[in-house]
Amino acid sequence: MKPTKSIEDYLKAIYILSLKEKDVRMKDIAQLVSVKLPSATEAINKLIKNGYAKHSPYSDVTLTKKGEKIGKEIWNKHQILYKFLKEVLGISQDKAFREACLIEHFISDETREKLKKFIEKTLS
Amino acid sequence: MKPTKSIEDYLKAIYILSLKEKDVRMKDIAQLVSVKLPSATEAINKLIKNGYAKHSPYSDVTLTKKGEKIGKEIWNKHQILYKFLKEVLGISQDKAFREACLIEHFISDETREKLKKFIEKTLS
DNA sequence: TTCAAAAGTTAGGTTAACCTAATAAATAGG
DNA sequence: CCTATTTATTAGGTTAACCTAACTTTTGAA
Repeated sequence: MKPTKSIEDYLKAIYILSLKEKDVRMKDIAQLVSVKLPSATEAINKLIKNGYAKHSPYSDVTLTKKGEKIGKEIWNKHQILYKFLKEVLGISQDKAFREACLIEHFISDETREKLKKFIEKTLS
Repeated sequence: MKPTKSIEDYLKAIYILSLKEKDVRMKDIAQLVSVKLPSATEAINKLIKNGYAKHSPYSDVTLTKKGEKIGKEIWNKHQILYKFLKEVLGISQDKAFREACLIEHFISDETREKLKKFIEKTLS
């Protein structure tokens, strides 16, 4: 039942877009995930089938509670990893961002929490 | 031309096995990578096609220079991540190992080096 | 208000990585 | 030295995630 890395990427993208824009469109999701539109359509249909999102054809996409929870979690892990890579290790913004995007799918909640506390302690 | 995560897993496995055993056998590779034998056969053929390994049917597997370099690199990244997770963050042995196995494919050489130096500094 | 451009979907195809079942080769114990 | 077991390969199939090309719906500018 655990969502795939790809599904997590879509949920994160939709979550981020929904923070900034009134309507989240297919086009924007595809762009943010770096895929073509048909791939986004297919992926969103999978999200819907699994109860992560709602969407009717040619309309905007919204997350369910369940979908939002995961999207938010991944984005949160991303931000913590980004901060660690950039501020603790001194990796450049761009590279830190890109690596955080890859690693975010693989750290446990425990690691996220411990890393968060560790960063706070280290940077104070 | 960058090897896939899966290819890296096989190269790492063969590298580790070659440190301990005279002959590296398909059976052992499959077991360490957690796949069935036919999957290992298929994967090793891909390694050969890409110049990472040598192998004749029903015989042992050896890495080329190129293959060994990558296997060793991944194992090195793994060990550094493992140490960070376990000794700096305080994650349990098992969990630290499992997470290191996932993350090892995604950190750059720069991050590996900076993380290594950071661990040394922190644990001293 | 219409119609061209933009956005979205559908159809059909590719690739990587895995699997099971069947087969072949190698090896080891009686 | 032969045959049962173990090891390895081949054949054929599945799934997830992507793609292009073709089609449909929506939108916005003249």
